[in-house]
Amino acid sequence: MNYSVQRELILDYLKNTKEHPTAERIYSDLKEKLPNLSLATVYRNCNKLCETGQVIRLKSEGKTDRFDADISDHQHFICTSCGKVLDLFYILPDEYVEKSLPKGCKKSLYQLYVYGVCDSCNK
Amino acid sequence: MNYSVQRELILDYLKNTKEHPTAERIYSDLKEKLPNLSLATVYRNCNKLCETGQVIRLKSEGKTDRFDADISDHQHFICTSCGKVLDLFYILPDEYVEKSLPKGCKKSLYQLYVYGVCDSCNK
DNA sequence: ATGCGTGCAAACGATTTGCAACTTG
DNA sequence: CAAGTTGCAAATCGTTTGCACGCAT
Repeated sequence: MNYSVQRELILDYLKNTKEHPTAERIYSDLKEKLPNLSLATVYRNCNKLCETGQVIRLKSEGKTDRFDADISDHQHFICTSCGKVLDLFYILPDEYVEKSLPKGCKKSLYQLYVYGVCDSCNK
Repeated sequence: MNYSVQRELILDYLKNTKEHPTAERIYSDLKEKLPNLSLATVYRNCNKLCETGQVIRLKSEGKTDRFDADISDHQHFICTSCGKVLDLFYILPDEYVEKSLPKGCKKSLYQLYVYGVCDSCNK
C-alpha cells in the first residue's frame, strides 16, 4: 500500500476525535484542508484502514456507518434519540463468550452495542 | 394498527424460522402463498413489527439487514465467510453493563455480535 | 516505468415513499 | 365512511465502481 496524503489525514482525523464520525462527516471536515477531496476517497481509505485493522466500522442506529480509530478493547453505547455514539468500557469475559459459541465456530472478534438514551437527551 | 393478512403471515414466517432472513428472503418465500405480495409491504411490516417490539432488526455482515422474531434474551454469531447468522446464548450480566454506562445514560437493550467462522465454513 | 491513489460522475443496491385502489373496523 | 394497508413504480440515500490522470516507488 502506497503512501497518500489523504489517507494520512483521514487516519489523523479519526485518531483525534471521540465522535465516531460518518464518512460524510470526515469528508466535510477535511474538505477545509483538502479542498478537492472526494467522498469516494474517504470511503476507499476508510475501507482500507478497516482491512489493515487500523480502524473499526460501526453499524450505528440509522443507516450510515461510522468509523473509529480507537482499536483498544472497548464497546459502544448508541443513543436512540440523537444517534450519538459513546465509548463503553465493558470487557466481556472471553472464556464465557467462547463457551457459548455454537459448535465448531471460531470467533475472531465481537462488538457489543448498548442502545438507550444519553445524558443530554434525558433532559 | 389494523389487522392484515400480510403482516400475520410475515410474523408467522419469522416465528417459524431460525434463519434470520433478509426482507428479500421473506418476500420470495411468502410469494408462494401471496402471489402479489410486494417487497415494500415486507419492509413496511417488518418495520412496524420492530416498533412494537415483536421483531428485532439485525445489522449483519453485509449490507442487508436481517429480521428475527425470537425476542428472548439471546445474541448472535455472524459468519464472516458465508454470512450465516446463528443464535448465541450468552447472557451479559446486567449489573456490570449498567456500571459501565457513560454517566447519565439509560440503557434499553443491547446487541452483541460475535464475528467468526462457522462450523461448515471451517472445513 | 509501473502501479497505486485520486476526483469525478455514473452505477448500484437496500430501503423508503407517493399514489390510487382496496381492506378493515 | 374514515383510517389503515396494499402493490407498484419512482425516489432516496449510503456506498461502490469505471475511468483518465497524477503521484509514489
